Amino acid sequence: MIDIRLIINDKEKLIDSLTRRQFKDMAIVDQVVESYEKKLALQKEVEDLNKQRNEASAKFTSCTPAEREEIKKSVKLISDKIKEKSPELDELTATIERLLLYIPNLIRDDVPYGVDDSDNPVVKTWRATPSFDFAPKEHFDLPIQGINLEAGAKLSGSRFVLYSHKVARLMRALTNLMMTIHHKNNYQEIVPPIVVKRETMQGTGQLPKFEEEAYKTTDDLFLVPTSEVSLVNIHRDEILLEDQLPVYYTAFTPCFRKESGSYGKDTKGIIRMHQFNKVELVKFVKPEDGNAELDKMVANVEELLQTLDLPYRIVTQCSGDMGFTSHITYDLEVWFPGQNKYREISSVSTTIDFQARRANIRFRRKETNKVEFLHTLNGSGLGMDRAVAAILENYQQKDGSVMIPEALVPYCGFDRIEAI
RNA sequence: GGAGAGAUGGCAGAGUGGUCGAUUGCGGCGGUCUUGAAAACCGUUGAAGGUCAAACUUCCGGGGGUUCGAAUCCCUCUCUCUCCGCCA
Repeated sequence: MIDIRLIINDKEKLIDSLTRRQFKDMAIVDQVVESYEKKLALQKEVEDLNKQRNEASAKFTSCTPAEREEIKKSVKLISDKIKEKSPELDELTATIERLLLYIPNLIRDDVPYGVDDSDNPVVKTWRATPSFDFAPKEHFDLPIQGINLEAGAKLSGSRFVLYSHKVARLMRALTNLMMTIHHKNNYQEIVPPIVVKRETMQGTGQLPKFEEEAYKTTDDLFLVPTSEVSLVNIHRDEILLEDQLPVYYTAFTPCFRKESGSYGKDTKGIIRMHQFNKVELVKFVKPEDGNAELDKMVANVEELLQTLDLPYRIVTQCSGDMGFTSHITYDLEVWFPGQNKYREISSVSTTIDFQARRANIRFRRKETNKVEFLHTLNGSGLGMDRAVAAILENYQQKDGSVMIPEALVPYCGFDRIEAI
């Protein structure tokens, strides 16, 4: 969440950021400011009463029985007044808290202006898009075994898939390769819970605003939409030592999303599903290291795509395309020859202190011995189903078979998937 | 699922109605000593709100209650641990 004092002190900056984001509910800003001012006044009143009560009580032991009776009476009166005012104060505090949870992060000054993803500027392209001497197919049209969308639908409904044959083994091999590279790059491997508490979802910003996007169990637990949720919350309510930073985590987990806003979009294939597999990267860093660490994370993801020799480009998400918690986001998009377009396969962001505030994650600065909020970054490395689809489309042969990227062959134990 | 124990500052761990925001140890920071380091010794060190700064207020897992006064007593919730049962 945003620092309330930043809103009070520099409302214009927030409004500008929200405007660029195409944020609609602008009234919320004034509501917060108004509630905050009311709260400060009321808080002062209650604090004064508390002070009076404390002072009177402090005299209690050192006075005569008669005086004690007086104190009892007068303090009782003060306590009653406090009890009268407290509910309103609690309510204001809760209101402010609630409103703040609905305000998205500030965006970095250099985020390009735009309305939707068609406005995202390209910042880098790696490898020219390849030419085929035949018409490349989309991954779900390839004559290979292993992507069983019918079985997925039978078991679970639309937007679910069951992998089998060499595709299932490809998924396992690819995961292994990704994790091996991340390990080399100093990310700690984590196997986290993927069913989490409400507080956990709130800590990373999925709740309360996006509750309808999440799968929920009957006992108020949620299936994570990304393991970023699990990883970032590892340090919820903790104070880390400066020497511990930076902390790098990676995890491979299934992810669950209702995709309620995407009816009719990507209905074919394995691009957009309710359950998908993802390797996630998360970093906890000092504020001053944030930008450099973000660049490093982008480079870490590029290494994956270069290892797989997949043509890709990097775009900056424009202001209107950005996610709720993001300060700036780079999307890595891989070329899909069958679809004849680039598609997002990884998204790398910094939330600066936005998640750290929500989840109360701080560190103690050595020099001053003071605590402050740290910065959290996250990125996919990679969306595994999309990575499989990208490999299938890019490495398809004229006869419909698929070659395996060279770096992946030792992990797979085979070098091609035959056409049937 | 049954029975019991517990939750206190970065960590460990005292504290059972008033001088306790909290003894002490470790860790951190500063210093003395040292060619440098270690050891030893001295000092310092919780968080949030509030203020120009202070004063001040709040916080001993969360919520509620008793009391003039609660870390301490009562209720409740959550979580952790031990034993039993069940089990991949």
